[in-house]
Amino acid sequence: MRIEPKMPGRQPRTRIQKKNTETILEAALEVFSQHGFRGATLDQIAKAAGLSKPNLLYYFPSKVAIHRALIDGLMKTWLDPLREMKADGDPVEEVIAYVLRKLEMAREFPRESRLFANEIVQGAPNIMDKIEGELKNLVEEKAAVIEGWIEQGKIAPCNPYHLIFSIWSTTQHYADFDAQIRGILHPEGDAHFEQARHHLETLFRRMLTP
Amino acid sequence: MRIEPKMPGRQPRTRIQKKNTETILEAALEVFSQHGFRGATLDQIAKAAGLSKPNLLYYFPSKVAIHRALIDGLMKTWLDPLREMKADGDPVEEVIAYVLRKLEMAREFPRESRLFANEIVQGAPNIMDKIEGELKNLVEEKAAVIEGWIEQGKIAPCNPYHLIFSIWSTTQHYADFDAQIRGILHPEGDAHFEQARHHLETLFRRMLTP
DNA sequence: GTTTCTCTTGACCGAATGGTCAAATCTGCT
DNA sequence: AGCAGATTTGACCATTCGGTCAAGAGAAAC
Repeated sequence: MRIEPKMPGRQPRTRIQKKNTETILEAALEVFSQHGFRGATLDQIAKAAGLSKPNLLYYFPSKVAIHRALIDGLMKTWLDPLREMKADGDPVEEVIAYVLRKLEMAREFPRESRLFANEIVQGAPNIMDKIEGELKNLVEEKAAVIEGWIEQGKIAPCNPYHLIFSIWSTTQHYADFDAQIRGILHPEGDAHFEQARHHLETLFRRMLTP
Repeated sequence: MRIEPKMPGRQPRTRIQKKNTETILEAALEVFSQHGFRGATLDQIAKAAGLSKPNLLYYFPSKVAIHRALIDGLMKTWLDPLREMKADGDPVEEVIAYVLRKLEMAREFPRESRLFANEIVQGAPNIMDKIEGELKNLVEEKAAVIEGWIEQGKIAPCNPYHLIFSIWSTTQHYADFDAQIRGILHPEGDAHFEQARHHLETLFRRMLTP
């Protein structure tokens, strides 16, 4: 006798389950990042995934469950660039490398960036726990590292938290406000990212060089 | 015989019309900035305005009309800080003053900032014409001014467009990503804006001082 | 090939949403 | 007061949305 009539466990067990959950999450990323949670519909996601709506709900119990699964799967990836900033490297170069990694992510994964942006602009109703947990801890850890560099005179004095905010805002801007940037610059494809790379490297190098 | 059964002209004619259109736009700003266009409902706006839903639609023909009226009324205010950056002032101080004005706006008018953020993150479907018109022209004009300052050696070389993007992103971040910042800093009220002011002044001063 | 479980979907449901309408009420003018 | 136009709203409508369900189609173990 089956206890659970739908998806047996948390993890996909069969080949088909694995493929379809991936397809659904990919489609959901596309739709959620473009319209936000409220603006996205299950029909849109189903169409983008090439599946029927009841079929989506066979793999995920609800719309919020899809959104939640997406964010859970992406949070790690999103924090990795900051994690990679190591206390034992050359301070200025470590920060600059972080800036460039973050910018590269904005270029490669704009949908992921906009997914978070949509969520946070609207008050982060579904991810505040993660912000106050994982994210906050990591930021505090790295802020302490930066503070240490400042005390050692390795980088110019500044508020490490706001430095991190500046890095986030300037880099993610190229993904989140892509429409505005394209409206002003009319770049060919990603051409403006080369300028952005140089500009942000300059900005933060001048900021940090003692 | 009345030709137009509803609101006679574009401009409010009576005291009541003026008061109610203002009330509605204020309520709409509150709701749209919090939930985005798609996520906001007429019932929410009506409730926030203290009016009935049909009454909203007596003053505005549709939901999109309310949104449009809001954006039209706000666009000017939003561009003013950049307009005030004058070519004949001291270059570094002019830019810094612009940064601080923009940050002040993020503090005073976070809802307006989030209204635009919501719209642009989702591809700016309703304001692309304004971005490619008014905004683009103004940015090109001011970019030329900055370019002039660079050629005169008054400020350190940089890409003026990306400088403007950096100013927008860093300042608006404090309004648009308020939820994230509060989740990390847990500030008392606006306390963190004082730090932000000092941080951004330092950031752009180090960037621009020749 | 039969059985058992997995997968898929057309039809349907209740709630929410943008919007309409006609009737009722209010306001300002004479 | 009485009239005309302005304002307000309860009831209603069509559509869309998230979600259910039962029945059918596929895959695989025996």
